[in-house]
Amino acid sequence: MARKILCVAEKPAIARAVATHLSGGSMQTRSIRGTQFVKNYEFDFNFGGAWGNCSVTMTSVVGHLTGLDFERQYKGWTSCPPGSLFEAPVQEAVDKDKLPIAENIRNQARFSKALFIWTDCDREGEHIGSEVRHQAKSGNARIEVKRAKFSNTERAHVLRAAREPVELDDLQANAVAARIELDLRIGAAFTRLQTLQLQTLVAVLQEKVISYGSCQFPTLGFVVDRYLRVKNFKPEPFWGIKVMLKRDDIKVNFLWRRVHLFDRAAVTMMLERCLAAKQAKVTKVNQKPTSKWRPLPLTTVDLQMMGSRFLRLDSQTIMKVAETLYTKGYISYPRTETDQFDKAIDLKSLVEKQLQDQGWGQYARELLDGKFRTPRWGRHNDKAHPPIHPVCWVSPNQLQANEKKVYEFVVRRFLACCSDDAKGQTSEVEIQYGEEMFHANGLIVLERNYLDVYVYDKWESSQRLPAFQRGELFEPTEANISEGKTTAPNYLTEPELIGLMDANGIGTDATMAEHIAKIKEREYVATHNRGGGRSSVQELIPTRLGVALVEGYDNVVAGLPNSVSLSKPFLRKEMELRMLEICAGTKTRQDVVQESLDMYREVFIHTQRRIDMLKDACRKYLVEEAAS
DNA sequence: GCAAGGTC
Repeated sequence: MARKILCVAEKPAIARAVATHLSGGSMQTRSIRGTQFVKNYEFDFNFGGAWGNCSVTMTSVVGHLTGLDFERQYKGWTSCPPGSLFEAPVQEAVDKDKLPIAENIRNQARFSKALFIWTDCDREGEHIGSEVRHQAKSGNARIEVKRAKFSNTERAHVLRAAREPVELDDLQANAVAARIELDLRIGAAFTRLQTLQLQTLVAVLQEKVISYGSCQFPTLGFVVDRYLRVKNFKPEPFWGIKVMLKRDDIKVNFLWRRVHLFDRAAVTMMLERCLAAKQAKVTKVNQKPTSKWRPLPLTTVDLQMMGSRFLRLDSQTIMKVAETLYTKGYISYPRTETDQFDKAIDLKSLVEKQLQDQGWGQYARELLDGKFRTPRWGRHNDKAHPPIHPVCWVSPNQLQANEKKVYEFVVRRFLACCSDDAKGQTSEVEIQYGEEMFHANGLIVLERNYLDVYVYDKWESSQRLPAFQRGELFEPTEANISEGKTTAPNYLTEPELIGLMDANGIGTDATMAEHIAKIKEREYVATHNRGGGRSSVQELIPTRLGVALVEGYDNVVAGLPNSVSLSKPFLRKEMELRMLEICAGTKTRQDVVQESLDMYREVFIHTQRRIDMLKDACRKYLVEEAAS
């Protein structure tokens, strides 16, 4: 009898895709009692080498199998002092709704010679793989464990992954295990402490959960930080010099190289020297080709940022809609950090699928008729998923309003990626007037290219500059002082917040939108509309509670050496660096858990000791300010 | 009633 091999993917969609490729399309699909999404696919496959021809069962989990929680006697909120959660015993258990999935793996392992793990090739994937291995081994202690290494589900790539398996990376799995334990202990300890302490303080906080999370709080911190900058902003006056020349009926405004200065007397003096010189001299005339680059292949973070900006949907809605489009098979997997299209993907055949569209079919035709360009190559690759792209065409009347918007964006972005940059010509004229330098710029757009399909980018010709000769002298039509003052920054918008989270390593592509939704749900922040109509933008403004928490924690650690406020991304970043050390093998999981717990425990102890500062801040904003 | 990370 042929040897049996069990393959397990991270999600049903990958199991199906891989099974389809390995089986060449002829496989048996079996459903599993107790679970809706997971299926077992049975087929034969020749793995080559030592394995040879095998009978295969390909199945999947649905993300993580297990969860970590405190032992029973620590679960009640008043069962123990919150601080003891830093040491309280924890246990890992298969989630209730995942029990049939775990059982399926144990059963299948029993008759299998080997387990091939097909989870995503990222850190969480290695951990999920270790959970799968644990189940398989408890069904069959002697099962041999291998890991398939793949970064997309293109056929040849999948076949190679099957024939050249590697080992599971326990270091990465350990790093995730450390993160899971830390998030649980720290989140629960601070959440219980602040909830129990603050609930009884003011009536509006009764019944409320005042959660703390290592991602939630820095996210809140960004919102409060911007809010305070807006609130404390003091406008400052400045002065500049503007020079205008009217030639060929065109008004040319020259901009000052110094832009502006905050000293009126100095600017006046500089202007007088210009006027005294009477004539300005053209020092440089430059015409050169320029281009506006087509966008990079689409990542999740970019989808959320661009989506909030142009589709007027918040990031969580965008992800929900994108997921629906993915499940229906219209677009590729929407959670990806990759902005490089693998060489093996047949992009032209994807363009071809869009030919029938009323809106952009004609544009797709032109790409196939010779205007197609290989997409730009970004700097990110998560080695698990390709950039987000349309998989097939769908008629707009089969989609709901939001689905239509997101699908259209994904398609236009994809076609833009496969297009040429927009081309133009800039002209620059530089003049010296007295001692000061000024310049004027003009732009002519010559070829719109990708702009024709990517309606979200704007690049337009400015007024044409009249002809200038290098070395020529002219007398400006006008030269005078301009006056202005610095303006306050705006409140944070969602795309800006996602950008900040991304830059500071807060959350992942899949969770950033959830963290933002969480701090809204907790009523730490609220959204307001700035402006009206089509140009209105959603702004994030902290509530009184949100400001109070950040100010309270900032006060708790103020003046203490080495203690960083929980509202800053610093502690989370530190944790991330330690996880990388586990992956590199320079630290163990136990070391990192202890070190990070020590770090957070110190803040915890300060918080307990100076809890009045947290309470004072809440009183200040929730009682006094609310009354005034 | 707590977290963040997978995925449906």
